Amino acid sequence: MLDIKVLRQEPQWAKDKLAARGIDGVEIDEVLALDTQRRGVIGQTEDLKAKRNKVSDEIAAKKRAKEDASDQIAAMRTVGQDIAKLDATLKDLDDKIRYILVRLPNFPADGVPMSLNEDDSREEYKWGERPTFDFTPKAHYEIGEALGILDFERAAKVSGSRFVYYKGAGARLERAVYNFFLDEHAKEGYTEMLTPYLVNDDSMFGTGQFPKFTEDVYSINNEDQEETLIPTAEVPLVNYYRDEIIPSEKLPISFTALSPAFRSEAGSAGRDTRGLIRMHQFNKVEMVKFCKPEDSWHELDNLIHDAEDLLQKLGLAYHVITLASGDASFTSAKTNDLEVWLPAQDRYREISSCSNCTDFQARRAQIKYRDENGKPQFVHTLNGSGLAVGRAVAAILENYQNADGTVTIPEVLVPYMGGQTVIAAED
RNA sequence: GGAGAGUUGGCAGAGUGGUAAUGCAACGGACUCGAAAUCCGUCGAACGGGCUAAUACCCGCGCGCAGGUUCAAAUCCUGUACUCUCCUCCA
Repeated sequence: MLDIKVLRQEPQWAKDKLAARGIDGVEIDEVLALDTQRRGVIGQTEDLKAKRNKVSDEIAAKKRAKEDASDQIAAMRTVGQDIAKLDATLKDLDDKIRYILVRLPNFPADGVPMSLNEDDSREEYKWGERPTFDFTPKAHYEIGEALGILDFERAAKVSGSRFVYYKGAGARLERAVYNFFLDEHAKEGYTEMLTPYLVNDDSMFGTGQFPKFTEDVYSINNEDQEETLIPTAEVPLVNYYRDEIIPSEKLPISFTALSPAFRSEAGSAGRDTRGLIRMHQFNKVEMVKFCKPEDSWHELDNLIHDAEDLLQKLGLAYHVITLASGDASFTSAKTNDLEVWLPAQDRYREISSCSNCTDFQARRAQIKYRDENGKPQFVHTLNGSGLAVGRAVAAILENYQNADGTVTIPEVLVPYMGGQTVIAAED
């Protein structure tokens, strides 16, 4: 959530920033007009409340002295009615302001390409050698199905499209990959977490998915209680400290967690219909950081580095891009995507998204620390995939495929595969 | 699933209609070469508004949350969330 004070004090700056995210300036004008009204009403109602408090003291004093106070009581009855009326107006204004405010995205940070077109995302650098093949490389789903380690058909029977069974060495490979990721993050000082996979609406609001993106997730209604399947471990990890003041000496805090991520993929019908790229349920190792505002840009670099390190150790070619303002997620001030090379698609595909959310989530989720003056301030939150596991498996299958249809296991994963160095057809 | 108890400031803990005791912690000062102890004083989260150079001052709000009754609610009423205990069930 944005600080309305910033909108109030720097309206033109805010409009320019949000225009690059597709927000109409009319909304800003509207929220500022409501804010002006609101402050006017607050002044009136608080004056009346001050008066009521004062007279109530007098009434109390008279009652104690066994004197008659019926005049004041009668007068206060009217005041009470006026207050009730003004408070109702105020609540209405608050609701209207909040409705707009919670739907405004974060301001893009300096240095972010200011464009609504995702093609204006900027490539920062490339790493690694793309593999060359003396045969036509197959897509990972073809390889996986041929080896009998991925089964999309039976998953479709049991669950529907965009689900998969990993089988045998495939399941083992998935496990090898995420164990490798978690172990590497542990070495970098991340605290490993296992989180709830069902969260409440307050949590979904805190990380910015609600109220705007309810159609992207799976929600479960039980009686009058609503829970949502997490679309990313970012939700339970960031909300871990919701409504808390973190002791400043604990910062920065780094969490990592493996979890399934559940996404409805509404609106992406027809895109990436085959393979592991776009699933309703996929595994992801997530990294989340909480830090002081002055450290967040440095921590974003650390986050990107920690994600890159995994790809480098796996020997997978990738590049790093800075997303254009219009393409970054709702909560993000700046997002750097890591895109891994997929030979069969002959292009880079997102495998990690690292974002600095500045104080945007912290304000929603009320996550603070005490500054040197002891005053509570919002922390900055960051999140990044480290990495998407299914897409990593897809990348391994495609980049490490051999002419005979087998797949070589990347060296760092061999210990995690119990010494197995090659996946060949099993059945 | 059933029954009961609870939720008050950083922590502990009073307060059953008149507007949040007290203790600890914290902060300032005194004493001291310095510290501890002691003494004196200050301080009650977070938030909103006003006035500002201001973290000063004034006001509102504030006793899990949301409503209601009342001139007035931590206190009474209704709903709800969570925690604990016992029973039941259970991986």
